[in-house]
Amino acid sequence: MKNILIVLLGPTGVGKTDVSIKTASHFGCEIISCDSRQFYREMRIGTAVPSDLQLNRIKHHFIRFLSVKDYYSANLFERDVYKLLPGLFSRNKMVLMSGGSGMYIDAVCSGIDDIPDIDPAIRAKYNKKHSEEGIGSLRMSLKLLDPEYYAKVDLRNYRRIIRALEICETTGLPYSSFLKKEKSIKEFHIIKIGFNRERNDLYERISKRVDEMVEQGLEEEARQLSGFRDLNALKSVGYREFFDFFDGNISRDKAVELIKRNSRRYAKRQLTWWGKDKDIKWFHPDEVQDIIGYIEKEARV
RNA sequence: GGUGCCAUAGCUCAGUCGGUAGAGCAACGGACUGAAAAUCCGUGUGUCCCCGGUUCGAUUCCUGGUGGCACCA
Repeated sequence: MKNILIVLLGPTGVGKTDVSIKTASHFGCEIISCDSRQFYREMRIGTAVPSDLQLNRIKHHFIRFLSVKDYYSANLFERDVYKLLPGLFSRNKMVLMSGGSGMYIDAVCSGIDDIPDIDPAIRAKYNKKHSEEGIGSLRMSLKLLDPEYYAKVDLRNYRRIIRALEICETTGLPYSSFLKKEKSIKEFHIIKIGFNRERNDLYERISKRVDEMVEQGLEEEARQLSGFRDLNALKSVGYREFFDFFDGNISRDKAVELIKRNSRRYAKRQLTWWGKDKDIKWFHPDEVQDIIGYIEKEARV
């Protein structure tokens, strides 16, 4: 039998953690977490990392292994996962990856093109240019350096433009020349399972979970991280809203309300990301037996 | 019980001197290859409370209901 990577994915609050642990204990496998904010050890409450009890029951990887000050990316995640997998497969033919970060999941499952690393100073330079001269200036540079990408990129999205520009500048080649979309050949089989539930149900769960986070001390966690608010990791739902409250821009109740709303919007964006992925087999998180049955059936192929 | 005011989108409300309606918030849909819980784009979703009347035509005017609010009892 070929090695198998079971991928469990779904929007925030759908109930992934529970099913993942049930599924992993059924197959006796370890879990690779794929939630880009659960990577940071300083952010525990606001990112809903599994409880100590859950973490003790099943071995988890990539949970709270970085500091918010560390640079990390989908590329690095792919590399780290590939480093880890042989060891995991030597213990069990099945490994389970669970999470909600679509791009990170895709980086592992579909691969990501090999593009040189960039100097952070270059990104800083373009960010400065953006805030001082506006997006028009970035567009003009891109049109010159990479007309092909200019023609297809969302010209109102400064992040995309800056990403392309920093690659152009670092390599001296157009960004588009790196985008080969070659699917890497995996020496393991992937079974993708998605979780969803009725929208109202999902939103009620999100709302309840935010209330629980607040009870557990999210405000205090955010206060301790307030000094790092400019770091990308802290531009996350649950933290940025509290920073606004600390600054006196909004009330505490309003902050909590916005955390709920922004979580809903995040869930929607996640679902949009997966909407086009035909490999995903969708389940309700309560259908644990069906999920296990589906995995067993697929594993024989 | 009486009088007055109100009833329009999921919510708060605007509006139509009679030609089936629009703001904010919420919501919905989408894009996205190294910052992705980020970043960006698009979309009014409606028995205008109900039954009648006047009218070519009523969400709008009129009668009567129903519900809500206020005041008087």
